[in-house]
Amino acid sequence: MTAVLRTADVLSYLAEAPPRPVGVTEIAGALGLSKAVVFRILASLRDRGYVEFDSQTRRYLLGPRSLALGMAYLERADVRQPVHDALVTLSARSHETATLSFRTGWQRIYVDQVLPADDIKMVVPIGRLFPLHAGASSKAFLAFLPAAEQDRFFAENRRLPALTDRTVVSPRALRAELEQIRADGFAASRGERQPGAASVAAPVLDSHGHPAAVISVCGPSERFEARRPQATELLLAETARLSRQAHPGSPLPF
Amino acid sequence: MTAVLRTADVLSYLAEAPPRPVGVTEIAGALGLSKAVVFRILASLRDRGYVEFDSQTRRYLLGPRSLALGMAYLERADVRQPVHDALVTLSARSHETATLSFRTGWQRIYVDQVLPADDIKMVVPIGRLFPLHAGASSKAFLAFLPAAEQDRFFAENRRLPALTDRTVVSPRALRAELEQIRADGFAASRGERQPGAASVAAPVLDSHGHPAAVISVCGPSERFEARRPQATELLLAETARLSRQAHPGSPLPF
DNA sequence: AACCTTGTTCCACTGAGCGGTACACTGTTC
DNA sequence: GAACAGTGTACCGCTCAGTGGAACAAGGTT
Repeated sequence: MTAVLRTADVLSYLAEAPPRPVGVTEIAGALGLSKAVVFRILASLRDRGYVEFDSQTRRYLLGPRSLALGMAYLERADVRQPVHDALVTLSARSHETATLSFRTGWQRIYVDQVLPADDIKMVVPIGRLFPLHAGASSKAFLAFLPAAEQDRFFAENRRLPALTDRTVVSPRALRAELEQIRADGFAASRGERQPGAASVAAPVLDSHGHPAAVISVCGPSERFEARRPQATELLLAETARLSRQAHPGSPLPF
Repeated sequence: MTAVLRTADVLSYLAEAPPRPVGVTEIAGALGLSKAVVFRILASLRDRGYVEFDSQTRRYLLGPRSLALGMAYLERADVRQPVHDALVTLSARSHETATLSFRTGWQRIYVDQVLPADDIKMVVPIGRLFPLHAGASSKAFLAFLPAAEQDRFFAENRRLPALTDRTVVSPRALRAELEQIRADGFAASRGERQPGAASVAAPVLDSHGHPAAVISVCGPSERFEARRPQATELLLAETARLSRQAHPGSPLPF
């Protein structure tokens, strides 16, 4: 249904565009739709509270109903609860931050994190979308995708934007790295997504062997490097345990 | 646009229905749509990651993209930042929880809160929707709505569901109370929305004098009663200050 | 004051989406 | 274990909702 797809795209644009109000023309241009269509979609979404209207600037913003949607997602019984204990364990034993990510399309989203007691800690943005090529968690998803889907990723993302000066932007180099990650069973990175941050990440595999989620341990890169070997070991123990619990059919393997 | 409105309603149903997977038939029945329509809407939303599918039970759940939407709303520059300082002040001086709510339709949503240092504290659910008739924050919205809109509320909500055994369920009684609230400039409640909780709430008014947001101070009812007078005074000072900053046109008055 | 560029409205055409129906499937009940 | 009642899914011809191009109003900018 094109109308529904367009609606979803308008919402996504409002969400991903900087937290600044956006106009009809901008959205229409970005999504390749006519102004009239975008206007009508926004009017309807406004009616339902998903979108708000700044009558001053005549621009549109997300509305409070969007927040309700997000929090409802987090309250889904199966989303975080089963893994949260694993994150607590990982963070406690590694003295670093443990995170949980899911994939949507060619992006990834942080869904949960547990912070260490230490004064200096890394905090990741829950609910923010990141591309699938930068950082250990992203690469862990990509590396364990079925070969066909991995090919589709490279076909549809010929250019890999740099988030930092350490982001891998060469498809060739990334492909080589993914092969290594698959062989190792985990991904490592330093400052690819966020300057000064380092991490190890490994997937939780569902009953088909596809990555259902990725867990990472991450921290400030200087001190993390020393802890990396131990963190990796702890991480792999947990992801292996969770993958074994895989429950066929469910979107999540827990 | 009916398709967009229907899409919004399906999402809202998924969000407000308990955090349990729901089926096509249930949604179609609840929203008065044909199964085919709901099916197609869900298929499209699934394609964009707003909805997930549990192939085991053949039921639908919210997807991670919904979370991205919610967090993007919170990152809107103007949503919490300008009021957050006021909440910090209120919580620190009252030693209780200070909250911020917005309205969507005939519901209200917690958007921010600041907790006291005390071991025993009240915590409200950010991003959850509540009806406009139960609790001090809700009544503060209702009481300061323009008369015409208030009438529409009572016309469209002839039955007021009880959230607790102290919820005001009689429209007559509620109307009388709203008049009093309007005269006082603030609303008070005890256990109307949540057993054992008490609060005072007052609106922040925009340049038209309409309630743009509601701030409340709330806590465990036993200890809160003693602190209520002082909390009320502090609250009214802050809401008056914020209302004066009202900025015409913008959806928020800050 | 002329000029863009924005959001908004209009309108006749048309194909996307409608819903009634039929189907495949699963879990339950007798 | 067979009939059943429920589900989600697929089909298809009709029809009106939604389309997009163009015109309009209203600010902003030069």
